[in-house]
Formats: sequence, C-alpha cells, structure tokens
Amino acid sequence: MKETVAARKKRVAEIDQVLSGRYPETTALHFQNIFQLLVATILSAQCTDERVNRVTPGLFERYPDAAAFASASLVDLEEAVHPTGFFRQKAKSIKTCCEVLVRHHSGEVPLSLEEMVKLPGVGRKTANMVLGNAEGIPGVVVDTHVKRVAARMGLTENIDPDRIEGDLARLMPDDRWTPFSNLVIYLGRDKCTARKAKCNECPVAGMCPKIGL
DNA sequence: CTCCCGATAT
DNA sequence: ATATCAGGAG
Repeated sequence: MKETVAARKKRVAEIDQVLSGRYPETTALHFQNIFQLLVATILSAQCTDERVNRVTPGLFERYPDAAAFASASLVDLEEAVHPTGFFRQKAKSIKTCCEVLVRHHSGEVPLSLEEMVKLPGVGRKTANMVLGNAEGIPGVVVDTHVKRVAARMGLTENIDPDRIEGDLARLMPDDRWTPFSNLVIYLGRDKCTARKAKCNECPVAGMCPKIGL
C-alpha cells in the first residue's frame, strides 16, 4: 500500500534525527570563506573530498581571491587542480567563473541561488551546497549520493535532480534542508554506497523500504 | 546524450 | 573490464 505524505514526512524526520545523532559533524570540504567553498565544490565534481582537500591549501595560498584566479595562467591553474580530475574543465570553469565574479559582482560570491546558477561551472547542486554550508541559506543539495539514497529509501519517485530537490524540500522544514543533505551525503559515502550497500551496518535501515518498512 | 579525467572498487 | 566518484556544459 502506498505511503501517505504525512507518513513519509514522519519517516524523514526520524531518518534526520537518527543520522544527526550518528553523524554530528559532516562537513568534509575544507574552506575558510564562501569563495573558497565555491572553488572547492567545483573541484569536487566526480572526485572525493579528500583529493580536493589535498589541493586547496596550496591553491588558495597561490590564488587568494577571485581576482587572483581571474588573472591566473590557465596552464598553471590546470596544473594546480590536476589531481582532482577533469582538470582542463575545472580550471576553465574556475577561471571564467572568477572573471564573472570580478566583472559583475565586485569579486564577491553572490548570495542568491538565482545569481549563483548563472556563474559558469555552477549548477543547482553546487549553489545549494555553497550557500547552505557557508552562509546558512537553506537549499536541498542533490548530488549523486542524495539521488541514489533518496531513491533507495523511497523518498522520491523522480529521476530528475531538480524534481528530487523539490520532493525532498516538501518533506521537511527548510531549516533542515542543508543539514539533511549533508547527512544523506555522508550516509551515501559511508554505508549506502553505489555498488555494495552495507545495509547491515546502516543506522536507518529500519526506516528503509529496501529492508522493510 | 556525450564529453571531460584518472584513480579505485568490484 | 567496467562502474563510479560532492557535475555541468555543449
């Protein structure tokens, strides 16, 4: 029988509560300000945070702000971000993004989703992640982990990330959007992995239809 | 839909 | 050998 919206909301609240207790601190990307988090998040595409964190300290020492990246040599930048993969793409994204920041935003990261998404190399996932974690502006982050876990746990029937974002947003108050996203991402990396999910070790297995609702 | 990149898990 | 990894652009 089909789960009601109210029942699903309650289940989400329980999942949120259990994960909050289990994973008190989930921020994995190292940053000191919103600009650094933006750059780090662009670098994190299809790559682990660990590899990103290995690169960013030296990167921000060499390029402290948007102006520095905007005037950087593309070849140097490519070399600096090389270990994170997709290095040509990412170097170009960061450089052109910083050029836009300098040209149209006084070198500062705009604090709205609509403006951030206009930046080259920045989509909704990146914008929501950055605004939520650096500025406390609520947003559901739908990355590959959230997409997978939400589907497995029966929190959405959609495949499209934008629709999943809407589905999850409607299931909880907006002040839980960012924390819940972080928790689910952590769970996705830790237990609910893409290839071989460790359901026997999962703290919210009891709330997952895959195990038994 | 493909492409970008390379390491690692399976 | 192949799928996947904190995706987004063309």
